[in-house]
Amino acid sequence: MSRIDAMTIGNLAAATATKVETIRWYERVGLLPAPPRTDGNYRSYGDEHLRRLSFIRRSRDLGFTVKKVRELLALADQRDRSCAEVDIIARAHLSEIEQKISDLMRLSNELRDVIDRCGCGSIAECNIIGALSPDGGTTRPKLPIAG
Amino acid sequence: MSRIDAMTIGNLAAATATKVETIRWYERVGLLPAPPRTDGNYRSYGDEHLRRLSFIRRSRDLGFTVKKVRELLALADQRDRSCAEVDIIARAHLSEIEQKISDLMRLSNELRDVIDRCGCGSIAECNIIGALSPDGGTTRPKLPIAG
DNA sequence: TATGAACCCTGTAGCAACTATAGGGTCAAG
DNA sequence: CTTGACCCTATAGTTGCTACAGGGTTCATA
Repeated sequence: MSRIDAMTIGNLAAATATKVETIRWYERVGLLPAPPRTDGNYRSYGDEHLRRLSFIRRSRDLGFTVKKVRELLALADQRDRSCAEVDIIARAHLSEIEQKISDLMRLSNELRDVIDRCGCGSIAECNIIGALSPDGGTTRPKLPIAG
Repeated sequence: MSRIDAMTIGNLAAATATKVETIRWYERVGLLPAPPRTDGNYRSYGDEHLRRLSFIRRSRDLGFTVKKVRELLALADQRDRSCAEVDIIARAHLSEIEQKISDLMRLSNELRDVIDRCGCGSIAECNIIGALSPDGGTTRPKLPIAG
């Protein structure tokens, strides 16, 4: 099996669609272990790093927080353990996302209502501004919102 | 018309379901104008502030960024102007929200797939971990993700 | 051999939109 | 006159990066 060891940080970045600065940041916060250095003090990455960074990126793309990724990584390294905990983390994350979706749906419906009522006259009679104002737009302000 | 002037920051906070620190922060960043002070150097708010803060909160609740709220406030104060710009900002925001919803839907579908494949055995054979790994879970890693 | 471009290094500051402390001052009730 | 609830400023922390500034390294080319 070919080992493509000794990647520079730029190579690793290209291989994982990650910015160089992000990789260095992952190292600083302890997500990605510090690799050995070359004589010129360049980071030198191997396959393990590539695998681990890919895992991190995929998890992040799925919306896991860095904190959760840390937990997942810790679990992933304990190969004999039951994956029930992984399942719990993933399900919790899924329900967070579903919650966020329903929040955004409620929000977009409300905003659509607001927009639909806009007759696009002057600001003074604008229903969007009215809907944002304290009384919810049932009456229109006689004065500017603040002086 | 009764004027309920001379609210303390705490009163204003209670009246708008906002934290005191948040109100001070809005002032610092120029969203809410600095009110007069009492002899004891307490902020003293009037109806105008209440109205403006309510507008801010409602806009924020609808997901507008602080930057957009600033724009909306600037427009709202120019009462003779056409509200076409308001309409544009609101519609742009709506489509951002709709985009976010569809991103999250794609994401939750993907995550659900990952979870559904989990047989919940050991980590070594966990399909969630597998799905997060570089190869997408078609083969399972022979080594820990990082040493 | 020199030089230029393209890469790498550290350290720090910035983004959104607050939130949370520390270390004090003010005010009304008892 | 003390207690407790409130207010003040200033500063640091949160999340997950991103963007400098001010250097050093490497490699190809002239």
